[in-house]
Amino acid sequence: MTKAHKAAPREEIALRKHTVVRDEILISAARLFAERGYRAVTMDDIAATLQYTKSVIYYYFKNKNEILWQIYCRTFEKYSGDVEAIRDKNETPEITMSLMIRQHALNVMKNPEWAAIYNKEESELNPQQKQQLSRMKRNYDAVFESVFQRGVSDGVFRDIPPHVAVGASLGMCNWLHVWFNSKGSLTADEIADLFASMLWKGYKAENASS
Amino acid sequence: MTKAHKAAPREEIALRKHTVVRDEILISAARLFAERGYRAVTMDDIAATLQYTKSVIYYYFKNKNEILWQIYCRTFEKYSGDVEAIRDKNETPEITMSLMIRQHALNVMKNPEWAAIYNKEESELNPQQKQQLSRMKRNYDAVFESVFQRGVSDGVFRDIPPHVAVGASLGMCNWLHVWFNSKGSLTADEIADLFASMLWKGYKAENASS
DNA sequence: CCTACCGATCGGTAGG
DNA sequence: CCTACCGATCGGTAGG
Repeated sequence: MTKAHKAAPREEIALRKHTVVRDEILISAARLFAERGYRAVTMDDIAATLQYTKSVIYYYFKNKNEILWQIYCRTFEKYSGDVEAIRDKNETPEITMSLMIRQHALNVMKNPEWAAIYNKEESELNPQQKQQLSRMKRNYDAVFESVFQRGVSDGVFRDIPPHVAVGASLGMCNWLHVWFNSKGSLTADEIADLFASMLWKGYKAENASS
Repeated sequence: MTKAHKAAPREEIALRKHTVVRDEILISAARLFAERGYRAVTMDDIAATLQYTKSVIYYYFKNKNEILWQIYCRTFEKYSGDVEAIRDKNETPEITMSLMIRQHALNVMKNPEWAAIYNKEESELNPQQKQQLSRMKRNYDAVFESVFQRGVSDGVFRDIPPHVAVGASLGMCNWLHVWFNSKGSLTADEIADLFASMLWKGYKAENASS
């Protein structure tokens, strides 16, 4: 109703609506996929929860697979962007590692449904997508591993193979999608802090100063 | 060909064969479920890998769901039996907890496919099965939690809510089904030991003697 | 233990 | 001519 809105070109408004509807579909689909599993959800189910017809969904997404793949891509972009931002602050390995683990745990708890899909539905992707996902995962893990390796070199972390230390941490956090309860006695922040401190102790070298 | 075999009654032989074939089907089915996902595997697929026809599978199992449920039950029985045996040795909380985490990690690594199914396909169970599974999981977690709680009472573990401490440990171990590689540089035993020691440090109370 | 087939339901697409 | 959608139905495949 403001002039600014009136002035916006037709295409921009259309694009904005397109984005809004795509997001809406992704969120609804993710909820259903997390609850019933990807294969058990029909395009009609997705459409019905939004009171659309199936054809509307096909207007916004090429097919069912593209919906799933978008969930994977957006999840990866969020997680990856967050840990890279932390890495780029150039703090000590201990502080960087703590912040990254904290952030990963928070991301899982903030969106447990998307985390569940990310961890369960890999077999539904096509070969090219699987390959790309495994590259994405390798890159993500590498960010953690290089920080851990620096900590080992500095003598502040125990000399554990980095992929084992990182696999342990990410596993601990990823499992939160199963049991974290947003109405539980502890908040997401409190759990994230506990995890970071437990792992920090588990990583610490015997002779490192506390 | 020995007398002992000859002497076995017909029914016993039949029963033994029945058990062998059921096991064989479960193992094949589990491999396929883990690789492609339960819904993506057809009864024909399961039959084909064993060079049976689909009807043979239906002779040994009522339906596809019963195969999946058997995988759940057997997995639970193995895990549960192992940790209860450790609990019943009545060691200190620290030793008991270490042994239980070690055993859980080993069970995941010894059979990563069954662990993957156990953690991914819950949505394919029917309501009664889901309810029973959630009872089974609660019981399993309770064994760990009561040991942890004793450790807190004794002042050897930090005062963390037991379900958080246990969720962290089991998550760390369960995630092994994703990245553990039996041909990797570390053996399952070495990884299990590392996990137990990392968690033991993470649990330890500040003022506890080492 | 196999062949043949069912009831149903799926993802995806047609014309208007 | 393009966009956003609807009602109807396609070919193919699932468990049993």
